[in-house]
Amino acid sequence: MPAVSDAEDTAVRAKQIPEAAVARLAVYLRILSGLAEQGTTAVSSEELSAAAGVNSAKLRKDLSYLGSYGTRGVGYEVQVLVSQIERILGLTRQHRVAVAGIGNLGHALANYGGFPGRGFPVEALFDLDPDLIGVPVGGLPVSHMDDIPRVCSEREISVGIIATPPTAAQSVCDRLVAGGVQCILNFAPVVLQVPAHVEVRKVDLAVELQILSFHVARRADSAAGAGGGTPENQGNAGLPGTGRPADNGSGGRNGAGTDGGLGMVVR
Amino acid sequence: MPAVSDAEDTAVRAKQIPEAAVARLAVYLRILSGLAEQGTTAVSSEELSAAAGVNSAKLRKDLSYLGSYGTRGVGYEVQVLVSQIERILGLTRQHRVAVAGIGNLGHALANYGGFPGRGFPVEALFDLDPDLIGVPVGGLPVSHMDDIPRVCSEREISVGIIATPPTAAQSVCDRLVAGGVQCILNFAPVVLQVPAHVEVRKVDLAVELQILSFHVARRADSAAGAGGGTPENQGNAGLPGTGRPADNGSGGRNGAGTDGGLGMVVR
DNA sequence: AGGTGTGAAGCCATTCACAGCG
DNA sequence: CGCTGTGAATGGCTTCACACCT
Repeated sequence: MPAVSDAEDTAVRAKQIPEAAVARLAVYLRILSGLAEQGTTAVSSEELSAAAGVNSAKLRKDLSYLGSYGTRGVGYEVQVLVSQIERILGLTRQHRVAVAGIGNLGHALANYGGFPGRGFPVEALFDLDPDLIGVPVGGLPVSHMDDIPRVCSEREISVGIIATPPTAAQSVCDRLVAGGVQCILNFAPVVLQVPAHVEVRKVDLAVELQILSFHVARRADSAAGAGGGTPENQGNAGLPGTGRPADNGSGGRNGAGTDGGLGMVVR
Repeated sequence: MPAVSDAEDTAVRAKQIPEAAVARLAVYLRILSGLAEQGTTAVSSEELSAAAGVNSAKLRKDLSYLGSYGTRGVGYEVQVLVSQIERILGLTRQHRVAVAGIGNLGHALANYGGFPGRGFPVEALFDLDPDLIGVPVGGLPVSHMDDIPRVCSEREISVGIIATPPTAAQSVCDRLVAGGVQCILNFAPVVLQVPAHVEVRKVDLAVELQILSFHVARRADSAAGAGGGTPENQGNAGLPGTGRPADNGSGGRNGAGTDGGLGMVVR
């Protein structure tokens, strides 16, 4: 492997990591952090993949995007993997977060008072409701939506979370972008329009439920079509660690609102 | 197209619809419902795809999984598409929902008091906290986690939502399964083990944020690597409808907890 | 031996481009 | 003539299987 600068190296590699692999790396990171906490210093691809609910080949491929940090015949050092994944995911920098829409969900997010162990501190809250402005939620006073651009820019917010009703979402999004926010996590059931340099991810609860509904319906229908009852593997309910690990499909989505809605609309 | 029974037809088709397309169909459904409400009776693939943030070829392909319900040279009837998508997604049946873990997020979900316009009524709430048992949240009294199997079975719950801390998630999951729940939406940052007949989807906020972080880091790194500033399309912040529609990557995930955590762990 | 790292093969999803039909 | 519906081409992710290293 040729010698390249570390920053350059990260940049080049990062470009080639499949989106799907990035999502899994985040999962591995959580598991590895847990292992590190309980004092484990080494893992094999087999162990780690089992914990993450993927097969070991996929895990090894995913880790190979980081570089070659394993020892053949042995496995991986937990600490090394943690550092490397953090590096690739950009978790060495701070990402200051703003939450817009302090309704049910917004409250839940804000009460967090600073996100994970490290990396995503909540630094601003926004709402329209006059009764809420200035009131501290999770230790942070709520500002008015009109001040989004100024406050975000002042506090160097880089991540915006939209938890407003769908009707307000685009306007809030525009103000976040004006405030210099680089990425947005959108809980409102709306397709946001953003300039090319802004990254958006959507979480849509309604869609998640409907996908589940689809799978139930499919099973029921095919059972009916085949003419039989449901000859399904029924066993082992209540026995942890016995079933198959649940892999989740693609596309994540969800809806939320300041005024008590999670923004779900079906018909 | 040959004549087959409607149930059989649904079953056969449903088997072949790609998971990714199912997620998008749910999005189209929301948009179509909005159009129907405001009195629109017809749409072209171009219009609908623009609203959904996908290209028209993909939209047509997706709709083709339902059957041929468009009129060439004209477009689609809104009502027809709504009915067909609802049929495929299994939204003609009721899916009774239970929420386990009445913390910040659980509260938000429960306060909903019955999910969308129709289809996913919340019929049971569970928690461990003795102070919470029997207290109505969103009009529904909280039951004890120990009663999950009995209550779920009595009330014919088919969808379970797990909003507990990660440590409790698997045990809650097992009880939900024992109570006959067919699908689970998991907000806890844990890989659940379930029998084959149970469908799980995971929503993980920590992972979503980390994916966003990755993209920011990638941009920053490649800018640094290229030696230049950021020659990015900066324009049009604050101008609705001007930017590109945001498409979201794969894999959805998130974490939540009874006791105020959304279960995020980084390091 | 034993487990990692990875080309190659296979599979699924998206995109293209145009035939077909109203 | 215009827009739908769809085979065929493309591209990306996953799986396989084994060479390679410790």
